[in-house]
Amino acid sequence: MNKCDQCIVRQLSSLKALNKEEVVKLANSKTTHHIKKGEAIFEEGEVTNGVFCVKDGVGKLSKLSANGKDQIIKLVKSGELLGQRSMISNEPANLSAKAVADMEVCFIPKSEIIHFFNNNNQFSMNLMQSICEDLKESENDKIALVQKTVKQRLAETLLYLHNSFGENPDKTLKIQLSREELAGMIGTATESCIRLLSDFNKLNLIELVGKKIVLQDLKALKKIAEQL
Amino acid sequence: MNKCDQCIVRQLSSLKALNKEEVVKLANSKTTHHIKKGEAIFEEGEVTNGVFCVKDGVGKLSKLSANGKDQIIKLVKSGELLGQRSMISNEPANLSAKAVADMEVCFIPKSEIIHFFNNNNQFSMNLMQSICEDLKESENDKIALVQKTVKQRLAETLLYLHNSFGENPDKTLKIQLSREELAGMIGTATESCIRLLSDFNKLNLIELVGKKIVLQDLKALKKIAEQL
DNA sequence: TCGCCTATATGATAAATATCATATTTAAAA
DNA sequence: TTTTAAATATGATATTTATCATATAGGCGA
Repeated sequence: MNKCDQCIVRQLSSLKALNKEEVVKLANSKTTHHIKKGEAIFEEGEVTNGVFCVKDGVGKLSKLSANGKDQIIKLVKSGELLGQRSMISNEPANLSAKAVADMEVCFIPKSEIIHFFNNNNQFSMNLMQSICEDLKESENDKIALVQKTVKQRLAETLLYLHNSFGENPDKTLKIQLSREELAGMIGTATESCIRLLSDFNKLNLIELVGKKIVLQDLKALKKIAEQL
Repeated sequence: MNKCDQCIVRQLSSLKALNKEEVVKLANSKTTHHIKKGEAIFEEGEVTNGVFCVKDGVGKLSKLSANGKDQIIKLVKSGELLGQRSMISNEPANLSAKAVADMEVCFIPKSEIIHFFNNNNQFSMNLMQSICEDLKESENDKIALVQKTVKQRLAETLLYLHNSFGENPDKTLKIQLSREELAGMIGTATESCIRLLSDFNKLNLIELVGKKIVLQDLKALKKIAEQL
């Protein structure tokens, strides 16, 4: 029994379609890396020539704007793959990938992925569906950016973080983003984000515990996120 | 020699990977449809169970917001496929598809596409790359929505329409969108869009010929689209 | 061709959000 | 612990954009 077989990525991602033989092949070609919070896995424009499995931790895919703001396109958590899009498009990375919390990732060379893609229909279908999921997400985000206010998007994003990453024993959100990062996710200025968090706090929708956030009234937040 | 073989979609889309035998199979299973400007090919929430080849005309993928505004996610022109994402995700359509100009489309049942996907590696790779292209586009759009002003996005969109659809002999843009549709593409209110077109007109960047638009100063438009 | 409906246009104003300035708090380093 | 830099917070203001009102023009059927 080799390491990849028990790995969470193998259980959750497209890789779950691989058979024993393919997993052995995978285990022999992968390389493992530890990334500290704040460090980059790859930068915009870099040629990666493979994908990264996120074994542990959380990463963000983002793009730096001309005025220095970092727009976060997507968070990636353990069990997910990173860099699939660029690899398949044969292009340098369009976004940077950085660790939001300490990460353990494995790099799988492109040649392996292509081999699996060509020889395992279930794997190729899984990979395809995962990219389709990203596309749907992205299109819905686009719609939200145009049709919802910053307040609505903040409520929506807080609920998303709660749903996807859960809470600590003290009820604070498990994933800890800076206000700047949170602003980058909802697409607004850091000050606007802080101000609205402060408003939510005053309305007892959330509680601010230092830099951490507790969601106190999920129902009300949901209502704000969805209201016309 | 059957019809599909010479079709523009067969030449431009993922379908170019199909061999003779597969094209015959395709030709026997497809059905052809004519869609008039303004009519829908499918509506949000509908289960399509296949993809549409756009043989002629232009379509828009859009989502109606609660306040009645129609946000355009993507334009689709002849040679492209429509509805791939929903089909692969096994979901009802997330967006509506409507004709912006009279269209001729062919419907290909899901079973055919899946068959090609499982038996033709080049086809599955092409399909995957096309969806990756959509994803990249969508992510870039998201970034533009946050990092660019309405003016910049209008300039960008006008250049895109010029690039992708070209111009008539009288220099007007070949694709004719209403101001409302154009606003839906850049994600702004119709009045704001009209106002900015009027500004561009006064600055001689464009010329408004009735409802049609002539791009007069591509360089200046490009500068606006890219400026900080 | 005329009248009518809709699309386009423009002005006035309101609302949302960004920006700049400056406290205040937090956490890390000395 | 003390010091210091960075993150968070909040006020004042400017800018962008939406909304509402109304005018004008274009196209289409009678």
